[in-house]
Amino acid sequence: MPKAVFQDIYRDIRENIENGTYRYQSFLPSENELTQLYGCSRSSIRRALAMLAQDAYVLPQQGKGVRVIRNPAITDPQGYSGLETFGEMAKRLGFTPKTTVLKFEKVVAGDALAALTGFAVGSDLTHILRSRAADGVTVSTDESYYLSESVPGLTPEIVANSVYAYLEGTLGMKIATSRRIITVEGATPADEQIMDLDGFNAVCVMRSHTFDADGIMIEYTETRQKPEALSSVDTAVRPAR
Amino acid sequence: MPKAVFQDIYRDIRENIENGTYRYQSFLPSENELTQLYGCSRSSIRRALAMLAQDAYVLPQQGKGVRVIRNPAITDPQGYSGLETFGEMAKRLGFTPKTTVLKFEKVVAGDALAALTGFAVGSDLTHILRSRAADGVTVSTDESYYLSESVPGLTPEIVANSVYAYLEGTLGMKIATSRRIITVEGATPADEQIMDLDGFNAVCVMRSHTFDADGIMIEYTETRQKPEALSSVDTAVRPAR
DNA sequence: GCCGATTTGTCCGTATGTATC
DNA sequence: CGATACATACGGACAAATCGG
Repeated sequence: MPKAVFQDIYRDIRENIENGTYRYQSFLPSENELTQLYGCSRSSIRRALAMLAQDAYVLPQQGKGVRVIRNPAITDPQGYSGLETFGEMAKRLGFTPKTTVLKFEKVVAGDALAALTGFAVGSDLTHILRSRAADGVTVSTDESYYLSESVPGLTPEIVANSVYAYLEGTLGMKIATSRRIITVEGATPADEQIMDLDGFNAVCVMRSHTFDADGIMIEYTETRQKPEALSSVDTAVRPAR
Repeated sequence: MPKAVFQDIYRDIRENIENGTYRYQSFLPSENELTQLYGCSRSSIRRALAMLAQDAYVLPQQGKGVRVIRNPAITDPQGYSGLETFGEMAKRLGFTPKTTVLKFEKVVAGDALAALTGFAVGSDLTHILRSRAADGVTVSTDESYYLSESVPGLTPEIVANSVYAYLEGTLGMKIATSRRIITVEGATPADEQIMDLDGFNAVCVMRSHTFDADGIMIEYTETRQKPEALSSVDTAVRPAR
């Protein structure tokens, strides 16, 4: 394993911003000073700073310095963040999760399903529909299609816990990246039947394509959430004009 | 201006992925081959590849190569993308935009407003409420607070067009980065009164903090959108366990 | 199982350009 | 103008993973 110096530096500086050691609107030590501080090359420092800028913790200003633009006083909402499972989120937010498996079947991708999911026509897929409850209130549904050959031995019992835990733990698979599209749509009759929408007639829909470390797409999932159950944090950089 | 070789390479490879020259699931030429192809150093190639990986176009695999994981057959939805103004989006999607200014006033940030917006207590702010209509249908509202000293000469007439165009054009300001939080919430009476919600009782809320190139926070905006008017694309990378 | 070639991952040192003060 | 700071680029070195002989 390489040292991954830049990641340690990234975490260290980020913590110092979050705990106020590097104050909001102040400047970080210069790259040369950080080089001496951490005893590494300027490249590693720059890599860590680039990550911090990507996450909107800092704003590098040519000729001036690197300014801290993250205000710890503004707290993030508590919803989904990053690539997290329902169980992990439940643990983080401290509620009791419950998953109900409503459907578990093998299907073969036809034209329509292939167009929807992005899997090749003829792929053997495992189709799973689950509902998620937090403290007894059903707040979301997950409709997933897994590439069957990538999830051997999957059972409804496993699905009721966590598919990711099974894939990463038992199968030793590595999840790499997921591309997600979030929209808000009208609630369907199925939504209203399965979820406790409390009268809401719209839901938040997140469609995601997930790839493993081999670059194989192993999952397409459509998550439908009750309003106020999801939040998404996002930083945008305006391109030069 | 520096050459920005890596950006040209990034765009070139990205286009070749989108137009199918580099096919989904295939491998890019190796970094050494790309170095020869573009006549530059490996560092520049790697920087372009890192950006493509960040955007989930490719997945680098140590010891194997860089796999293309973006499928051009899966098209993105057409909503907000990146940091874009309402007018820019209207132009891109081909509808006729109309902005109505409902409020335009100067305020001083008290404790509550400071906590909400992230501006310092006592800041002189310009408070603006606007509604946005697409082809005659009011689809969203924007409630913004600008740091007054950063937007000198702002008038309701300018606000009715585009504040960004004024800032970037007339004032020569550079918008740098914006941090946005998206949630779905119940519609308020004001939402129902101002927007044409077509019976929907939930709205998509995007709260954003925007910084200029000097690292000064110049704007806090709460955008409330009718369902189906917004989409957000997002890539997540699962951290190593 | 081992070894070597290939490929990506990490790190370093240096040089030059550009913006700020 | 010079000093400082960030931006870009290059070249070299070694580590780690993969694959084929």
